Amino acid sequence: MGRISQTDKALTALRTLVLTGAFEPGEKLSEIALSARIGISRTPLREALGRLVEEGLLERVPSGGCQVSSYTMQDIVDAIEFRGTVEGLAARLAAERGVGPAALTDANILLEGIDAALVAKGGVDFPAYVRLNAAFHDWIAEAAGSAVLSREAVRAARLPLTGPSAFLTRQESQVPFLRSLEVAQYQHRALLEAIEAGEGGRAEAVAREHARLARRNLQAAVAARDTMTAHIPGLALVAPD
Amino acid sequence: MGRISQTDKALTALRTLVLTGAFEPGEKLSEIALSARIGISRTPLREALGRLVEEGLLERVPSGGCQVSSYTMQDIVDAIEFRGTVEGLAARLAAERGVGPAALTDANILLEGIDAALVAKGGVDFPAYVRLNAAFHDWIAEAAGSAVLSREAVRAARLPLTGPSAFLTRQESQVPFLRSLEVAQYQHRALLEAIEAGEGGRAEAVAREHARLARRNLQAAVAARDTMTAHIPGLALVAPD
DNA sequence: GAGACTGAAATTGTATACAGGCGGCGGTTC
DNA sequence: GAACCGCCGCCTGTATACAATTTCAGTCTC
Repeated sequence: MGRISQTDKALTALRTLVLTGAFEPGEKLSEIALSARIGISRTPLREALGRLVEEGLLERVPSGGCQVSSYTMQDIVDAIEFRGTVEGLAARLAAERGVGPAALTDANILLEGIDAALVAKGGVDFPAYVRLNAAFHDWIAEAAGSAVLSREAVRAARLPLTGPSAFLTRQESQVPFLRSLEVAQYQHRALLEAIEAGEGGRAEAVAREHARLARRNLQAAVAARDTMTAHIPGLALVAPD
Repeated sequence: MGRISQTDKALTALRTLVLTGAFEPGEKLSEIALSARIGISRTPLREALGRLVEEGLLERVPSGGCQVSSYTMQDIVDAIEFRGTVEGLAARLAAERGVGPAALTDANILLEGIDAALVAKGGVDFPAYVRLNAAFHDWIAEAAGSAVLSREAVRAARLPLTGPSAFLTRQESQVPFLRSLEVAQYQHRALLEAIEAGEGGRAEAVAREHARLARRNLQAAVAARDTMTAHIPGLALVAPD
């Protein structure tokens, strides 16, 4: 069992294939064809398939085997609302229970980094923004100090098209999108402020509203579906209205 | 592949073993020993192990293999709060989006059944209560009409010691516990009322508070740990304070 | 012409055989 | 006497062979 297992290789390879739209939504996946395609034997491949079912990218078909999931816009909206709710819970509990000074310092450093990325010379430093944004959301997941909660928060952000970085790809040129980053960062600050002040209700409300920014980005992405599908992982799985 | 697969058999057998405390918390599980013990070969057994890891009953150990999870009281409290939050989201969306008359009728029938179970001759009809209570919680999960949400709500209730029926076993003799059933049923009614009236905020708040009843039951169960451990699945996995 | 039944092929689910680490135990050395 | 090194065994992860079921095609019947 090498440091990087065959199962992990199969998992990432398959996830990439599905998210980039290599298969039609609803398409049934043949295990042997897949194992040949990615060069991994069926056993770890089946393990990977099971994981992707748990992630929601695939569904088991009753007669056996798996097929690629298909989503409606409503599904994605619900998944985003779900993520916002879970992050809201984490934020509220963090505020109510208190967060150590070291963790607060970490969060402030992340937000300062995002500030810097927003005003970088030559426009927004997009890769840095994406990285730091993801890190801040991970911080929220951990902030309540609960293993159960951080686990579920991370999971909630992993549903397709749901994560905080889901739409932070290839929209660099969209001016309205860039402006929404300022709003997002304002909300980051408000969230941290509320947690620091022990304002659980505010922290929860801000976290929820923050997630709803993703909903706007989803609508924009779908509106420009033709040019976006190739660049936003998972968008190919969303059925047109 | 029979209608009931080996994997399913392994899954239920293993889950029962773990929940009834057949292993110590933190104990490492040997695949070959297990496969011999429950009479199922390693392949479907490994599949079952993976599912139980997803459920949170087991954890993967970095060097390979799985071990039984150990929980603190705080973990269980957090998991219950999480379930309440998710059910609260489902209830709020159900209220905001509206629920069809057929579904409302179903819910009313369930609640009338619970009423009947509470005043059955010869005391409370416990098995009926447990069954109907679980059904009502499933109804909540479905009420928002969102596949994503019902999926996550069911999952949230499946974390160990977290589900609405987790403590509805063998506490029949506890008088304070029986009285809490009346409170629970009041909350059921309030929840349905709120959903019917489109009162999203109230529906969410009631659902959250309702879940917190389980917290009280948890504390009671832990206080009487010695006599309860054998009867409440999963209690053996909770580390003493 | 449509539908149902039979057969075969393909595909999944299961079992087992194999290989590579990880841990434990004993030996050796300082 | 203790600590480090090396070997051996067990265990997990992986691959492949096998069996059972599903599905599809073809044909026969109504």
